[in-house]
Formats: sequence, C-alpha cells, structure tokens
Amino acid sequence: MSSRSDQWTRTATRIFRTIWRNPNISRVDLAKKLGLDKSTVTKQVADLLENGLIEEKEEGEASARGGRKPIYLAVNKEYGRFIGIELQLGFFEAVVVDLAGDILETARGEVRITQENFAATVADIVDTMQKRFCSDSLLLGVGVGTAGLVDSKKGRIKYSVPLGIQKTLDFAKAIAGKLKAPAFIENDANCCAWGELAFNRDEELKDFLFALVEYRQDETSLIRYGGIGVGFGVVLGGRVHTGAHGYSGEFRSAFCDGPGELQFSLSREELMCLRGDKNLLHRTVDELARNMAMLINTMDFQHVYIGGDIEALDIDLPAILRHRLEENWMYPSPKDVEIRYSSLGDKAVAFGAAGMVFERLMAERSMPGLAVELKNLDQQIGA
Amino acid sequence: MSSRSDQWTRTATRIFRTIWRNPNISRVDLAKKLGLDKSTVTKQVADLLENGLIEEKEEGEASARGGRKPIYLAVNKEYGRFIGIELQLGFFEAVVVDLAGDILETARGEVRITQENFAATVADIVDTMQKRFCSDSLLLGVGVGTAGLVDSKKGRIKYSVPLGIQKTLDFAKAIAGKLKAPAFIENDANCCAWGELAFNRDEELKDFLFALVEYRQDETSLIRYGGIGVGFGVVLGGRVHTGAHGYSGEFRSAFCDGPGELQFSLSREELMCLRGDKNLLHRTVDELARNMAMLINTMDFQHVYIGGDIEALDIDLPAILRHRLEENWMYPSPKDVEIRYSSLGDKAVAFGAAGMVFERLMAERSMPGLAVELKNLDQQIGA
DNA sequence: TTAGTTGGTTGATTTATTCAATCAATCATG
DNA sequence: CATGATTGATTGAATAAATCAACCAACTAA
Repeated sequence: MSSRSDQWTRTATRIFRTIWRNPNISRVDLAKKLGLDKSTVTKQVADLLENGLIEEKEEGEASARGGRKPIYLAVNKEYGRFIGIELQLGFFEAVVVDLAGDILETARGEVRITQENFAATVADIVDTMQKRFCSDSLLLGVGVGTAGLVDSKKGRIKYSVPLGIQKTLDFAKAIAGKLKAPAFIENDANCCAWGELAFNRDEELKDFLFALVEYRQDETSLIRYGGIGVGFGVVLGGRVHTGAHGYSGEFRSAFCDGPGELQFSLSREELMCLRGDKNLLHRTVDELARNMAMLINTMDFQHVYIGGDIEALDIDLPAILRHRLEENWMYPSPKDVEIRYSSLGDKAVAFGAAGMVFERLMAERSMPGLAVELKNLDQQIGA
Repeated sequence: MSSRSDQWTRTATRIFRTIWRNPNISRVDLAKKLGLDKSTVTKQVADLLENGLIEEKEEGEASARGGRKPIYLAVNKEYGRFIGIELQLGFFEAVVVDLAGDILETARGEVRITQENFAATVADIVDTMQKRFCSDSLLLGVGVGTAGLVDSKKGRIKYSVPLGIQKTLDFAKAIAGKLKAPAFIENDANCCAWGELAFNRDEELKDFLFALVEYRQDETSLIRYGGIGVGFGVVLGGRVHTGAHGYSGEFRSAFCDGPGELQFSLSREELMCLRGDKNLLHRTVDELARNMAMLINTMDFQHVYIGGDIEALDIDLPAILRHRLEENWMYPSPKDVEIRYSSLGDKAVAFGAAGMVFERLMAERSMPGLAVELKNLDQQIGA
C-alpha cells in the first residue's frame, strides 16, 4: 500500500514542479497551467500537503469582480536538503542547498584524491557536512562534480586529465552502501548547466550553453594541460545533453592542427604565461570566442553562461564573444543571444551538482514523498 | 463519438510506431516492449486493425518449447501517402512516399519561384502529383524543404539567400485552404535529418548530424554565395533540434575573420573555381572538416550523414573528416563515430520532407485513424 | 495422450481523471 | 444590506484506460 501508481506520481511530480517554479500559485491556476481539472489538483495537492512537500501560505487577494480568495501554495523549503560537491586536484568545495535552491552552508577543504580513495573521500565530506549542517533535516541526495570524461548515467569516471585518472573509476559501485542518500556524479561543466537549469524559475530557459573556463597556476596543471581548461555544459530543449557516448561538452579548438593534448592552437609554453602576456591571453580567448561563435550559431543557443575563474583574468570574454557572434552570423536581422557571467562564482560546480540531484530525482520520480506516500509508510512501521 | 480521448490516442500512437519500427511483431512482444499488459495491446490493436492502419500477416513459428504461434502485425503500407517537395532556385524535386517509407514515384521540373507564387507553385505540384500518382489513395500530408532560415513551427520562411527571399514569407497562411491535406515547411538540411530519422527503423539512432553540402555552378548561385552551400540538420535525443529561434543548423566557418556573406574563409573568386582547382577544393573541404570535427566532438554525435552534390565532386569528405575527428579528440580511447554518405542522393531533401510530415503527424497525434475512429465517422456519415 | 508452454481474448476490477453539483468567500449594485 | 455575480475549493458519482485473472487456442515434447 506504500507506493502509488506511476501515473499518480507522474502527475504529483508535475504539480510539485509547477508549484516549485511558481511560488504562491492557487489550485485553480495550477489546473489551468497543467490542463487538469481543478478537482484533480485538489486531490493531488492534499497528498503533497500531507507528505509535507508543500505548504499553504496566506490567502491572496480576490479578483476585482469578487469571488473567494485563492489559497497560495509553495514548496516547503525545509522538507529536505541536497549536498553538492566539487572535487578538484587539491581541494573540494561543498554546499548544502535546500529545496528552494538557497545555499545554506558552504565548506572548502584540501583533499588528495587518488583512484582508490575517491568514493571514501566523498563519503567523508558528506558525513562531515551532514553532522555539522543538516543533522536534523532529511538528506535527499548527493551530487559530485569533477573535470574529465564522466558517464553520468552509469556513474563512472572514464578519464580525467586534471585529476590524473587514467582508467575507469566506477563511482556508483564504490559509493554504494556508504551513504544513506542517493549519490550522482557528473562532469563539472555539465554540473554548472544543471545548476542554471534546476534552480532557475524561468520556464523559457531551454537552450543554453555553459562555458566553464578555468585557469590554474599550479605546476601540475600547467604542465598537464597548460593551465587553461575549457568545458561546455549543453542544455537543449530544457534538458542537459549528455551526448551519444555521454561525453558531450568536451572541447578542442578547430584551429588545432595535428594531434595533441592542448585545447588551443597555442604552444604549451605560450599557454603557461597567459597571465603575464596580455597579447597571448587575447589570442587564446579570441580563439575560444571564434569556436564558440560557430557552435552557438549552428546550434542556435539562446543564452550563454560563462563560469570558472576566467572572470578573474583581465579580459572581457563576453564582449569578445558578442563581437565574434555577430561576425559569424550572416543574416541581416540580428539574433538575440544573451551572454553573461554565471552569478554563482566559484560555487557554480558544487551548487550545480546539488541541482543535478534535484533534477534527477524529479526525472526518475524517486523524490521521497512523491513516489511513496509517507503516511502509509509510517503506518507500516507502526503496525 | 468520433474522437477518442487523448490518452487512448497516445497509446495507439506508441503501438503504431512500434509496429512500424518492428514489422512482424506479435501482440505479446509489443506489450513487453512498451511495458503494457497484453490485454491492453489486444484492445488497441483491434482498433488499429479496424481503422486499416495495420494488418495481420501470416503466423510465425511457435517457440521451441511449444505454445501458440504468434500472429505477426505490420503497418498497412497502402493506408496513405505523403508528398515531399524540394524547392530550389530553378527547379523542384518531388516524391510520393508510402507509409513504409518506400518511394513510389518521383518527379522533377522547372519552376521560377518568387515571393508571391510560392504557395501556388507548391499547390500546383501537389495537384499534379496527386492526379498522376495517388488519386485513389489517401493523401496524409505534404512537406516542403527549402534552403534558408525557416521557422518550421510557424510555417514561415524568414530569409533565403539561394531563393532570393528577403522578407518573411508566411507559407502556412498562403497555403491554407489550397490543399486538402496538412502542409509543412522546413529547412532543407533539417529535412534530410527528418528523412534519416523518420524512416529509419533503428531506435538507437538518436544523436546525429546531417551535413548537406551543395555545389551549384549556375551564375546566380556563384555570385550570391560562391556556389558552395553548407547546412546542418541536427538530431539530438531522437528529435530534430530546431534551436531557440528556430534557426539551428546555419553554418559559417570559425576561420572566417570579419563579416561577410560567405561560409568559408576563402574569397569569392577562390570559391568560384573549386571544381577546377583541386588544391582550393581540398582547402575548403578541410576547413569544413575542422569545423565539423569540433562540432561533432563537442556535441558528441554518434553518426554523421553527408548529403548534397558534394558526393559528385572528386574529394573524399568522409575520409578527411575522420582524420580531423581523430585529431580533435584528445583522449586515448577512440570514440566511434559513424560517417557516411546518405543513401538517398539527390532525393534526400524531398524524401526527408515527406518523413518530416510523418513525424509531425505522429508527434501531434493527428494521424487520421489514430486520433479519430474511422468506423464511427462512417456511421455518422451513414446516419 | 498428456503435461507444459506460449499467444491471444474476455470480462471484472482498479484507479486517475473528469464532470456536475455544491460550498465558501468575496465584490458590486440597487 | 440583501441580492446576484463571480471566483476558488471541495465532494461524490461517472468515465475510461489500464491491469488482473481466468480462460481459450495452438503448439512441442515426452
């Protein structure tokens, strides 16, 4: 008796999502928006209320022509929390996020990741975060973002230059049993895309590109890949695009001639001194902009978000990109493409990892309280 | 009484599609594949049989361990037809296609298209084709493919260099009432993508790029755009990607520096003599391959189809692309991307336009016989 | 012949949804 | 200030698409 049928959960998820995206919406408006009968909404909402996923807010104002006041509905932020973690070569960045997408706590620390201790490291971070920040609240899920080829569906890291991972690391298998909540792993740039997508209330945000441009100055990174790393997160039709093999978003400039490990046509020596040489920096960023312009026009993205510490460097990538975009577009009527820095700064990956978990629980319809009627669970335990 | 509910049609469409993709499938296998109860399938199949959309084929072989022979199901090819039309500067190419995706008839002729006579020209072609080739059979829909910026959802041509269309042409409005069947318009490269998608039985064909590379030698084309034109059709997650503004698939090389109307970094004079100059031809095609390699790796496409009359030129684009793809991929494990010429030759656009109609009728669930119970219609007419 | 197996059908049951009626609460108006 | 119009929310009966369980049909293998 504990689980509802698939159809019920499906509708419950749709309703929950809509309430989530439109705080203070009435039952009637929900019904209109979803093309359902208002009585259907009443019944579903009663269930969501009982399970604690949403709550009734104060009544709104009646229409000018009279009528009963609507009862506003909103998600219960306190229902549960997500933990998002970015793992990099020498450090981690973690955030605790509530159901509204608000960051409650952040943490940063040093770690030394190896093929072997990867899952254990994640489990440690989660345990610490949970004890410190949300011991009383329900942990809904954990998301991990990291650079490299990640097969997110299978939960594996195939390869990672920055982390020095050479053979497949089965994260899903390694983490199994170590945590009480579900855990997911995803490429860092894709995480950023998830972040913009998941906790954004704009339903029109359906086709965008997130460019994660990192510049590392530590010796290992400089030698391994010249210090500058670019990854894309691609969202099409409102969904993060994983690609045929799960490797979407990997970038290497079209200007590179011949094989190599660098993402740009510049030499390793040139890349290593970008910070000092304004001219070289401009050449590199312009090369990136020309590649991106082609990609953006061909795929017809609506928005471009730029994240990573490129923002800290003394160069205006958005302006350069805007210029190259216009140049690359051959038609008289200009196309409006919104380009801007991500507002999340150095928390973008960790925050996005949390957002990914939210989206995946919704997509898989395995969010506790949506898939399972909690009241009946209690009865079972009580009996 | 004539129309079933949305849910019924939805399931009917799913079943019809699955039978379409798997000719000679049994009811039980259908149920397994779609996660339905076999009794549900029995009822739906009875409806589809009555409406004539599918038919029972001979019985198959019983399993080795005994049991009743399955009754194979297949679509009724003769149920209806599609007309697909490619419109170019001086000529049209049209095909009549049955429900199985088999080309029954083709036609080719000269036309002189203007902003004003566009819809009338299409109506003329359809009337002629219908009288000659399928007067007895049900015309399910008409698809038109043409070069330029096409907003397929709204049925408008925004702009077309090859056709010389400078201001928006509202095809949907202009064709309304002129035909008895629904008509759709789409960009030519996207049509090719629809063609590969619609009439391809491989369910795994979900992420691919169709590159339509045309080389025209007439003077107008040579002067307007150098004679060589490249457009992409993008399929992601099994759906043709239209883009945020509906302009997905437009191409201009990242190597172009500064504004201009040409798609490549070569000068108009250079482009105009590609056929004679092997060296210039190779430079152009290599430039295309480098752009495509970046696009393909970043978006992680699984297949690449190449169409248009590039095939007639003396150069091996697939080989060059394969080479550039390998170079552009930085990781040790090779990624399998299948590259090949489209098998449809100069009929690719027209055929694809027909495929698009099929897909759209399915997606909108407005295929006659799926949305409406024909038997009841007859009763109504008879009464 | 008989038991076991698989494909397909039938009618009762389940369940999410809609429909229709009703209650609840507000505004405008004479 | 009663009345009607209007809008939001609830309730229980009706609807319809799915499942379930039982059965028939037809085959293999012993």
